Amino acid sequence: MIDFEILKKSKKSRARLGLIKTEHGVIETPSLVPVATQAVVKTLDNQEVSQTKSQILISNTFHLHLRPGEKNIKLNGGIHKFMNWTKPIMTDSGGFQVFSLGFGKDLGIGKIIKRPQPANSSKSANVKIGQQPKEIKITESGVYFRSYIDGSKLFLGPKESIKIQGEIGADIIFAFDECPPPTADFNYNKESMERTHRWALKSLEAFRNQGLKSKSQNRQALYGIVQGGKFKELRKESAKFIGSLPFDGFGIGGEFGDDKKSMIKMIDWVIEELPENKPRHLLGIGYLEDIEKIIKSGVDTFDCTVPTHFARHGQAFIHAPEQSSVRDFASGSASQKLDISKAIFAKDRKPLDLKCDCTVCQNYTRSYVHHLYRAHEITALKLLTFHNLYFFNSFVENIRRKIKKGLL
RNA sequence: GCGCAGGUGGCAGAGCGGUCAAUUGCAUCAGACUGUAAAUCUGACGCCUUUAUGGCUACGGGGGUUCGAAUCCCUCCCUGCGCA
Repeated sequence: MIDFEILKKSKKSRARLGLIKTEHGVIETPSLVPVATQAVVKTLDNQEVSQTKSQILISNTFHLHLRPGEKNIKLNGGIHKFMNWTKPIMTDSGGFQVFSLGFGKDLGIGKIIKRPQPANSSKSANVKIGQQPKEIKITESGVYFRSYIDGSKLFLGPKESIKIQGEIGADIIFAFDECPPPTADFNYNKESMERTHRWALKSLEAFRNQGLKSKSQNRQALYGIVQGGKFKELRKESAKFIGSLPFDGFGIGGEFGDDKKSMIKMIDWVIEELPENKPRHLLGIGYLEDIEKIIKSGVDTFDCTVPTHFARHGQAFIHAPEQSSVRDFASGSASQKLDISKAIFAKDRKPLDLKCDCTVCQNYTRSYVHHLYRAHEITALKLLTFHNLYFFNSFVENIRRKIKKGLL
């Protein structure tokens, strides 16, 4: 179980300052949840992750089930001991893989499509009711996948996901859902959402049974997931339904339209319907320029691969303003990003970010990180990952400070 | 000096008479990335322009054979290896 305490509600927005108390410690919210899909923040060890001010990580049921398998993790005393991370952990249910290994893979798209696709593009074709992805099969009871490791078949439904997550042993786990593709039409979304709702009930049931079986109260917390795509009617319906169930908190999943304004609008539709006293987690969203807005909408935690993933592609997030040769990350925002692979950094002896006090910025130059990156040295990815996580966590820390002071 | 093997776009290295401005890799340049199939993927990469089933210059230099040569022949230059 978790306990959620709201310390302060903003008068200027729906933002709130809170504490999520778990068996493995307290999370000050709002908070970023760095992504540790394979029970590791890629390139960093647990101590380094701690030094980036990370409070909680999110790992993944689907990936851990494939390898090393939940039995192995249980044998190791659960995921915390397994990866030697003593702070809180969440696991995603595998619902995102229903999209990323399904329609996402078929269409070559992410869960948000930014630019309108050309009419003849396969990406623009609406996914309609009854349609199935090529490599997985979605059924009433769950989803048939194929292992990308050895091609073996595997089935994941609400019962299976909850059982696996029970053995993995994270503090917060998620109900199994379908993350529908952003190109799905209304009818597809409606059917998918209703199935996700039935899966939510089954997830709750499996979770309850698991608690009874272990003869002690379930130490985990279970979050339900709201879906509904870009459709107001569905988002509202989903938030009301999921919000009425005895979950410990709520995830908001799926797509969020194709521009920033619509994203906030959709999050607002949902949050207006969710109970105030339980934590809300926004799944897989967190471009730097979005963070303040989603927090103002009332999001308590959110996970995003951007700081870690972009780091491995040579991108360092930094404070603005900077020299003109550096492109704006988001126009009008107080931050930018550097592409450290660019030749202009070859002789740049400044730190990645002039205003950052992380150990990377205190000890290394752009010139050095540029060199490591070009030389394909893995330490480049490590230094960038460390800095980006520290930067994002500091950024959110600053937002907490602003809420506390009544500035946001 | 003799023998052998070679000289191809920034580099490595394919091609061995037409479909070759030339496979591929690297490098370079540009772009993408939001619950991680991701240290990944996409595009450009001789020059010019009215951007095209367009023009020009190109596979060490020069000459030749041929309707047509990076590809065949002659010659010169250069490189590597072996023998004197």
